[in-house]
Amino acid sequence: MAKRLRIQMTHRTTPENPGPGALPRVAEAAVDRVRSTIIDWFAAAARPLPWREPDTSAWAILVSEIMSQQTPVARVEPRWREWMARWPTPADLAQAPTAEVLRRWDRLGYPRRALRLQEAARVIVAEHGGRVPMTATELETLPGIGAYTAAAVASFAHGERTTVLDTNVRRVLIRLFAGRDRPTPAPSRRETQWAQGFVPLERHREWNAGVMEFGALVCTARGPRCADCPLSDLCAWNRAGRPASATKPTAQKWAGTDRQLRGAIMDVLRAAHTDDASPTSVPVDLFLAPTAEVDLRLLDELGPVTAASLRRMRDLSADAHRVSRLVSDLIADGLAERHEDRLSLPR
DNA sequence: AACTCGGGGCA
DNA sequence: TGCCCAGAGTT
Repeated sequence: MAKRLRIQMTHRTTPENPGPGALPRVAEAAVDRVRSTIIDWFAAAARPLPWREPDTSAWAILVSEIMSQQTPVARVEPRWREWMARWPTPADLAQAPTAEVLRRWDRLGYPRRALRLQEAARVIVAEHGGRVPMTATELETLPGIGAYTAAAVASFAHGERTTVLDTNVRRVLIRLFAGRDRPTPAPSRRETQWAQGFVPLERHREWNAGVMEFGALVCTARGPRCADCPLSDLCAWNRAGRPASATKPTAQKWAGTDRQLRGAIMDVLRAAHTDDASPTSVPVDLFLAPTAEVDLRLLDELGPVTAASLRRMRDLSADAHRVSRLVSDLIADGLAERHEDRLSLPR
């Protein structure tokens, strides 16, 4: 009776006005079946990811979660192994040169994650005695750690009963109980409360990990394996004939944008230091400020500014004129005098 | 709520 | 080519 009451309280939608993001109340029997099915499925079908090994440290789990943000697990795994061997504790990463942190992030994407992860390591050392905080509330105060990552680390590393709500969990719950193809772009507070109603009092860690894994392997965004789904008879989306939702707006442009230039600058950084030698400074601001102007003066601090690196940036951009202007600024700022022999760009 | 932020693999 | 991937921070 207590559980029923709690779940009823988490539902604010009404049958009279469901709205586009309606989150229906779910019968307790269906909740129980989904919980046990997912938990049993996870025990049998979970991938053997290295950070799921029993003795994995909270720090290692935290790093795996940061690396996995918007990044396929298959690409994370080799990078995670390297990081754990090189920087096994928060203190190790806190002391590392930032340029090396960026370089060893390699091509995981969103390099600001690496910068914020090092900031988080320094906060952990300075304010938490070098130990990863235990609660989701504390974790969420760290740079780069939001609602999802805080809940995931607290659950997976510390066993706290949190509500882990990533894109996989959202898609599974929306399909099962709301009958829609995909969730809204960002979870609302109400959706978080709705999802909390599915987290069991016991085995909540297995639920959190399991429903996420279920979304990654069975209830996938494209090509869902409904034939292998143990919940297809219950699934509202499947029963409705798997209707397709409206498509999202087109993705951001790439060619000719500052974003492309930043990617090229990251290429320069990765290529400029092939040994363990580190430059004295790195363009941190460039990768943290969303609307920062590309400042090619920072190249002088990244390492050798070669004609090849500048030519690559120009070739990568669809807007050669824009790059040309930026290179002109670079020359006007005097860097040409220091790199005179290397700035002869071909026309 | 809407934008911004990498990079690669796949249908 | 467009979509998708264990999201977070800023405006």
